[in-house]
Amino acid sequence: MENKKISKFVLKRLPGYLSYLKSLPEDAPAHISATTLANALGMGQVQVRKDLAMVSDGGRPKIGYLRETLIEDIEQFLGYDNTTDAVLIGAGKLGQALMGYKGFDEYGLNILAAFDANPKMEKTDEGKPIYHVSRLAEFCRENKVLMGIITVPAEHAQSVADQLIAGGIKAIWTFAPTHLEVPENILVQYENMATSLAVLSVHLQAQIKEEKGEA
Amino acid sequence: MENKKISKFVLKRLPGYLSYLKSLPEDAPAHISATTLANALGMGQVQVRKDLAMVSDGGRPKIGYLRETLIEDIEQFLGYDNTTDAVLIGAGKLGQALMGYKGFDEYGLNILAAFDANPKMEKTDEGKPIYHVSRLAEFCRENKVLMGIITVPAEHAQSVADQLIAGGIKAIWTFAPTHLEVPENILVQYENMATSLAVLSVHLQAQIKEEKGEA
DNA sequence: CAGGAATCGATATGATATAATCGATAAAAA
DNA sequence: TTTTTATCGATTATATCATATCGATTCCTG
Repeated sequence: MENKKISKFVLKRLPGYLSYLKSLPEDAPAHISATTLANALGMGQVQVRKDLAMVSDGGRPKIGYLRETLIEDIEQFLGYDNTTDAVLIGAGKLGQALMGYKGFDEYGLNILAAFDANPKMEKTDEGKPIYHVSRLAEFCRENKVLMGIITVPAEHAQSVADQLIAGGIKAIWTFAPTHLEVPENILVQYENMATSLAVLSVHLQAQIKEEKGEA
Repeated sequence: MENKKISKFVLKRLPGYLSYLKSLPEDAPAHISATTLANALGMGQVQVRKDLAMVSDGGRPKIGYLRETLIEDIEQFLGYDNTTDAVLIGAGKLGQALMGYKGFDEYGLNILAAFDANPKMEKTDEGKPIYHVSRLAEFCRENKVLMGIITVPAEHAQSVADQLIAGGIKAIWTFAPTHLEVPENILVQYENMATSLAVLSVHLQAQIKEEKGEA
């Protein structure tokens, strides 16, 4: 296991390995090889091996990696073992869907509360409180929250981001399709579904054109 | 405007340019330079120029690009001008949130119907029908649907994908955190929120460690 | 106990994406 | 009209990521 900076590409592949490893049945072999993993996930053997070398130190020739240890190593590396608190802003449909997603526990993410400019109820279906955005920065400071999840319309995203930063937040996960202006030490992770749609749309266009051309 | 194959990286940036251009007020200057765009979106000038060169042919020195034309060019390139029909499988919270998202119109995406293994209602809040999954392949064939959106739990995703492909689908957008085995000509676009979370989580860990180290 | 097979880790090569440079061009200013 | 300046587009260089190759290691088989 090395300890230099890891690329985002590797980082984004790690959850894939993890979830596959966890999905294996109890009675599966205790060891698994990079080759097996690669085939299962449709990727190259070398890449898998290199990725795993970043987080683990336990690959043995002819044997592979000990599954249990590998899971622990990845989880520890990703910080899934100690939870981070977060707040969510924008209690619309998407926001509610995220609040209701139980899988976040597994990733060490704990959404403390939701905020909205126009709260329609006091609590979410899961019993998490919904506050007015005016209390956002204050709440973050008081609860030492480090992560904010933005699910408000694009035009309000920057303002929310500013308030989050004022509240001492260090990382932002935004679903609003707009660029956010933030200080250098704040990480913004954009979750823009339009990007995926673009890829799909262009692919479909090409497919259709191809079919017509051959007909 | 060139006409060779475009990289996914470029493709994923195009929606960003588009939405920014569209967000500009009516009375803004008719032309915009790559430099201005780059600054607004926090990226490099050269990259913006190169990206735009893929879809447009109208950059003029000292002036920039004509905004209106540029918007048209990008939209046409991304296929947002002619709608693609899609089906969604998995009418849970996430599925419902997607069904209710009106922005898809802008991207030329039209979700015809939802499917579920255990439909709890006949229609979504928006009035789109919800059918039983058993009718999935048949529906796709009859309506010549080319795109499927998967929002079912990971363990059922492969089975749904198989049925979609049997129904003649060409592109899959999946929110299930699992690898899908599909024929070569089918495009699968993974929307895995765990990947973003991994990036955020690691960043936060590093931040915390740094603070402690300096304290 | 020797030989073969599978696997790892490291190194080298190749591909792709990003960034830097520079001449060309057109508008605005002198 | 000439000069200056902003901008584009093409070319080149750099950085990053992915893939291929190879020796080393360890288990299994005969």
